[in-house]
Amino acid sequence: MNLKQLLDDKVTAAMTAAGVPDAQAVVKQAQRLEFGHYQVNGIMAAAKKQKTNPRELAEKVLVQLGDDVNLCLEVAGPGFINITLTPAFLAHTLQKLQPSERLGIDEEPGKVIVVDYSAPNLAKEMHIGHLRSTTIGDAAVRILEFLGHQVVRANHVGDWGAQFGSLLAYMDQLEKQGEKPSSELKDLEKFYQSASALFRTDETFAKKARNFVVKLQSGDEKCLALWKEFIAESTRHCQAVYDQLNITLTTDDIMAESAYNDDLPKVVEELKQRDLLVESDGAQCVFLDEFKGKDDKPLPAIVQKSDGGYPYMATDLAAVRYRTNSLNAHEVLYFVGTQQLLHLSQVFAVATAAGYISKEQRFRHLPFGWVLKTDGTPFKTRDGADVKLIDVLNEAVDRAYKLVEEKNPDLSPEDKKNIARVVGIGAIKYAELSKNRITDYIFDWDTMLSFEGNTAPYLQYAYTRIRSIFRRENISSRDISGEFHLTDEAEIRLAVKLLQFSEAIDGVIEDYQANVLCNYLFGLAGTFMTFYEVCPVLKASEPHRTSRLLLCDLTARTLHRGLNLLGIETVEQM
RNA sequence: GCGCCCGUAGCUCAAUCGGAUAGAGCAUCGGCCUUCUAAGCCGAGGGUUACAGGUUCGAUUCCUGUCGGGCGUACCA
Repeated sequence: MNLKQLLDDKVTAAMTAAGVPDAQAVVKQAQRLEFGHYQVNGIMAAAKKQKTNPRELAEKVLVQLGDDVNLCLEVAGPGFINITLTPAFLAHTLQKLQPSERLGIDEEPGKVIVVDYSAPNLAKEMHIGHLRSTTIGDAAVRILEFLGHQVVRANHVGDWGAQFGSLLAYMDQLEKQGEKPSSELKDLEKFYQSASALFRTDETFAKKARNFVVKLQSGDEKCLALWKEFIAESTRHCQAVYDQLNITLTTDDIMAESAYNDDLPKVVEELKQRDLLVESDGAQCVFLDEFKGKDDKPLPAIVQKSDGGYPYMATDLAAVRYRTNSLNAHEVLYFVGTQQLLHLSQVFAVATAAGYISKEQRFRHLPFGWVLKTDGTPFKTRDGADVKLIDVLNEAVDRAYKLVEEKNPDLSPEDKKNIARVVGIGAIKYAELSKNRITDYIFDWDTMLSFEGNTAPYLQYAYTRIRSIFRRENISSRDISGEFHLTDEAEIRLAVKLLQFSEAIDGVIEDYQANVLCNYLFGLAGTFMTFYEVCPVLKASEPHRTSRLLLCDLTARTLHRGLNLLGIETVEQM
């Protein structure tokens, strides 16, 4: 149930009845309190087209809308219609919403949607740069699944590139020296750096490394065994991060680059059959008119390199082919950084030309910016190394623990630990999700862990305040029944907010901007906090007490569900 | 050079296919805990929306140009 949509349909119909062709009501949530709850913005544009006076047209539309006891309608300004929902209508609508497990969110006919996200390079440990794709992608996955879609999580990890030569050569060397690589592998990042350093300084080692790449890709057994050992260890590292971050990805969702290995020659062959391939400087390329490089020269999509190797264009095309042909995806979402914009538009264009993508299948790149430090430079350590994601997560939990101890020293150590985990991790994820996806994002401990303002802890705290009310009287949320009676302004404002949850969800899905949901939840929590200050619940007389308990319960469930869809947990007290 | 993205309060960010007086938080200042958790609430100050034009009844939003920043621009991913 989407109130805005209902009103839009109603007003649009009234406009049509008033003689407006192709009527569009354009109903929005009102931007100011004095304008009511919703406003109709479409009258003025329609009047313009018809060359009539907008206020007069608005009046005509009002007549068509007729008497509706649920709505107060008013023509305002240059030709808006302001809509105020009556307390009785709000109470009635909440009454219907109250028992709903889904909080008024309709289930959609399920589509198969592949979500490509996280995708770390297994040669190294996950670093701060993976935070965005992983959290945003996982939120999208959770929301789409809640809406009833059949979501395929696709973790397109990098496990097949040239850098694995050095790593395998290094493992091999350690083994020959009688050492167990497994203990060295515990710090993957150090391992990677040691191997890379050898590659740069030791010519014999470098030769061996290159040799290992060739052996690996040609299926040498010993080499594959080493590789598998390495990948297994690296995968464990990733999973530890996902678990700590409360990400729904598991090892089953890994569809690695190497998995497409056998498909790569087929892709090249199919492109050739479609007459798309051109050899240029020894490389197999697809040239499409819309892609231009420097000096307006045609820009190729290189599918096979002059040395016979396959670049990631080939792998990505194979992935498209698999997702459409085998997974029968209706929609595929790529949560991949903005720097891949050209690459992915080439992938989609070539795949379309090759017939891998049909007209009904929708491929979308949902790009995002960089994670920066407070001084605006890339988020790296002093010596320019990537910051390990696991270290960042641990620091968040440590910081949160100190805060819990400060604010609520009487809690048990186990409770404190759990709260620190939920709050610390929530803070990191929310800081990320609550900002615009496209722009760069400044990672600032002080902002996200000050735990004030538009942060996860603020929302989590609002939730605990509600739970505390129920705990105090030992009431379960299931126990309360009765009717909504909305009299106080704070109650009415909370009621309207609660009814707008599905509008927020719809808003996120339009462009996968999770911050739309964050903004909604922050608004809901703020509205609740005000209500909490001015409307006593337990001490109120009936029927207000029951009505307020119902409002509290619905708010708690909405906050819980909303945070859950963002991949953020709640606690009962903090 | 060309292409894409970005530029909003001191800082971090909002602003729902163009809507009414551009909103929050942080920081600053002033109030509120014998009353359901003060990680809270209420209030004040703070803006030429980078700049210049244009379209429109109406522009942070659309168009053109300028400046500033980021990314990309043939065999790394």
